[in-house]
Amino acid sequence: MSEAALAEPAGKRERTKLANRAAILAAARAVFAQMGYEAASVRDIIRRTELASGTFYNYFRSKEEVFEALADDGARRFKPVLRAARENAKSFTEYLKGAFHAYFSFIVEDNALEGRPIEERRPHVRVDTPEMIAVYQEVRQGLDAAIAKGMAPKVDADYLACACIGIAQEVGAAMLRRSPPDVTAAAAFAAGLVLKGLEGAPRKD
Amino acid sequence: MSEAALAEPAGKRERTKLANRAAILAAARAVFAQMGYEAASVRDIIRRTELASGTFYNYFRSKEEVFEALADDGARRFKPVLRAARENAKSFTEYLKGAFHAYFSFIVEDNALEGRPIEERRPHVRVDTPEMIAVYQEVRQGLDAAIAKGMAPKVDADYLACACIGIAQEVGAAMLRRSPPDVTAAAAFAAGLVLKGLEGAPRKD
DNA sequence: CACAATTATGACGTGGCGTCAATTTTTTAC
DNA sequence: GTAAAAAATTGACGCCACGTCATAATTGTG
Repeated sequence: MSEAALAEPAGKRERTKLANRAAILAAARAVFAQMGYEAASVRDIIRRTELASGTFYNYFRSKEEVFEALADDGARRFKPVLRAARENAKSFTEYLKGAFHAYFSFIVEDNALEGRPIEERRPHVRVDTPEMIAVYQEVRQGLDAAIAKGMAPKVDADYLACACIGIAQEVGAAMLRRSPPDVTAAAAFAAGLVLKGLEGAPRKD
Repeated sequence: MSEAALAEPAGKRERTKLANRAAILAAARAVFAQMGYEAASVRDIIRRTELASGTFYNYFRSKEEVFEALADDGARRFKPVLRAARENAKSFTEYLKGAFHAYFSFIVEDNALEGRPIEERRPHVRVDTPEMIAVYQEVRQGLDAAIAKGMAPKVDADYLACACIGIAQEVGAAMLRRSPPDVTAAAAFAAGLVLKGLEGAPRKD
């Protein structure tokens, strides 16, 4: 026949597997946004799909694992952006600014997807979500490289990476509370603070 | 009778009420530490006390509410410490160091219970309890005052307060992962970073 | 002491959890 | 193309936590 051989590369088995997984993830995203992560149940998620309850457990072991898969998804999209920011940067300063800018842009988009004004949404990202681990590893690597090249002082790289994550999280959340969120200003603040401390942070007049 | 009139100020009713509430909170603290926030159930908590399951609901509506009460409690104890650090400090530098040191000491004590890693002791979704907001305001006031007196540059005080909180949270968590946790070193790092950025952070040799 | 008010108790109905034997769907072998 | 094998789906099942509520116990009051 002619019309049967157009769907993607693989066999049917693999295709429906991917489709089911995607359906569950999409349903979970909607459910988490609508009723909140805590209140959501595996049943709430699976009910939003065509699948039976038992099928859920062929794909994920728990609600937590779905959340992590969603976060992984975010990290997978975000990490190359961060990596590019590092590779394109001509200095450590430029890298930091680019990294913060990338992160702030990312959370603005991530929060824009789900409808409803930004201010009404609860802050949601977990501390050790893969997104954050990606930030940690990138900043850590960038810093290690900068130190090796003598472009940055020999500080505690672990603490510094953690500090950057904390700044990104909290300043990012604060930025989202303002309307419209100014990504560039927030990035300038964060990078300036890290690079030169209070003296390096932009003045406010 | 003689021996009856020694227990605290109030009537029996109020006393057992406070005792029960305290017992639930203590049990919850232990349970969260031991098995992690997500895995813990209301039954796990109440089973650690002498009380019946229904009694739990005379005091809290849910596991989430217990967590918020614990967080509120922590913030209520911490806020005066922070205030004292501000009033005793002779310079902005000293204030920052004192504040970070106070916070790091606080969380070391607060996490003295053995059990699951710190990240698992809290909910995935961030909670902004009124008392947490109060801590933000205290930090914010300290920064505003410093800026008004010309002891700190005129930066975005909201962002700066958020950044300090983020640094405190993440560097604090990193500190707890090390053994033994070095409060003074962590405080020196955090304060140095905020005051002078990378150049101000302690060198690591 | 009697009575009212308050709090504690634990059994109960509801519903989610994760499992698993049975069934359906897809692949493989002939 | 068909039959057997492999894989995935299904939904009912037993279990347990949830939050409630009638009842019992305790405490305050006159």
